[in-house]
Amino acid sequence: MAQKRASTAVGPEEPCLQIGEVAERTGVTQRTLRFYEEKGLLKPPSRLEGGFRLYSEVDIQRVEQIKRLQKLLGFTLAEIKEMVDAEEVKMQLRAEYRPESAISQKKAQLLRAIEVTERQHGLIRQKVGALGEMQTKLEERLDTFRGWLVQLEEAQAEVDGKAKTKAKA
Amino acid sequence: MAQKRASTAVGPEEPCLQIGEVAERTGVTQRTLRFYEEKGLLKPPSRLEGGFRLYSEVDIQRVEQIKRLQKLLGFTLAEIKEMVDAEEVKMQLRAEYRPESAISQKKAQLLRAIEVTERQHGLIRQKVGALGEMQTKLEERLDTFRGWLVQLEEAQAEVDGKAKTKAKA
DNA sequence: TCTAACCTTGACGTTGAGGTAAAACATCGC
DNA sequence: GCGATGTTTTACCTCAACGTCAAGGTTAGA
Repeated sequence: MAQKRASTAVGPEEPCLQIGEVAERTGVTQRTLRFYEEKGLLKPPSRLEGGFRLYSEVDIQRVEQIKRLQKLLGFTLAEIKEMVDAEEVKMQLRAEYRPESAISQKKAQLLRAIEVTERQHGLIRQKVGALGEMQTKLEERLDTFRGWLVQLEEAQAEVDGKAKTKAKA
Repeated sequence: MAQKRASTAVGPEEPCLQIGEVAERTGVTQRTLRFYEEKGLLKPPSRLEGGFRLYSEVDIQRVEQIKRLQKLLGFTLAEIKEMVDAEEVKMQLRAEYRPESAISQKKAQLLRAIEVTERQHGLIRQKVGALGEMQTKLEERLDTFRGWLVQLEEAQAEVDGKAKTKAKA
């Protein structure tokens, strides 16, 4: 069904998953995976000779991150692309770190990455703040509601009591 | 330009704002206001004789809440409608609280409102949790980046120093 | 009364984020 | 070598959340 890589120490970077399995494991459709690739959210995966895409475990993790950012936190795919791009820059910097190529260029990239990360951080702080406010508001409202509920139940009991008295009389 | 209500103590509930001003003050377009009304996110406002919509300050607050929920927190308009509907139920209950109409019916409504509110609360807790994680991750990354930057600057200084020595020799 | 500015409804267009269907190719097990 | 399944690309469809005219009604002010 898929490629065999028996003895070559298959780590999480080894691409050996076809699109169907990735779709199943991440819960998104194949269409969505191709769409994300098209939009630059997933880097073009390696391919089998016949042209079939081959993903790695790392790709799966990335898809899961995208889903979290999208569904849970309400970021748009464009925003998410910025984030994963920043992550990409990080990886790239880490990889390139050893070789002795233009220091000032690396510095510029690094500054850019820092800038993006700081913006993201600010955005998230805003969101956390707003969510915190909402949370306390909802808690207050729940308290109010529960108070009302108690009052209602007391009123109910009173009415019931009167009914009983009446029935007895 | 608009209705005159000179001496009748114009509170925040008094509808005296036309759509243009509401749009300007909230930063959404007139189209969006009509759209929200169409979708049930804003209750149909009162009208001037000519048919012009007349909004109140309360409506402005609601629009701002919608914007927060949407842009900051990533809720869909459908979800937001659920929320404002719950809010509506609350208002309704508060208004109806005095009159002696079927207690068990009110209780049912109240239970429903509590249920919705609890769901919202849970959702928000989830989001806060996820955002918190992201926040610490981003902070860690920023630390890493800044460390790298320092290293880069040291390397730079060293290179510069060597260049100077060379130039002197 | 007339006009500029504002508002109305209606209809069609757009963008983001995919869904769905079709026709052809690839792989696997036999 | 063949059929069953899985994949590829292309193309069109959908749904949400508005944007953008268009054609006409309303209001304030000179």
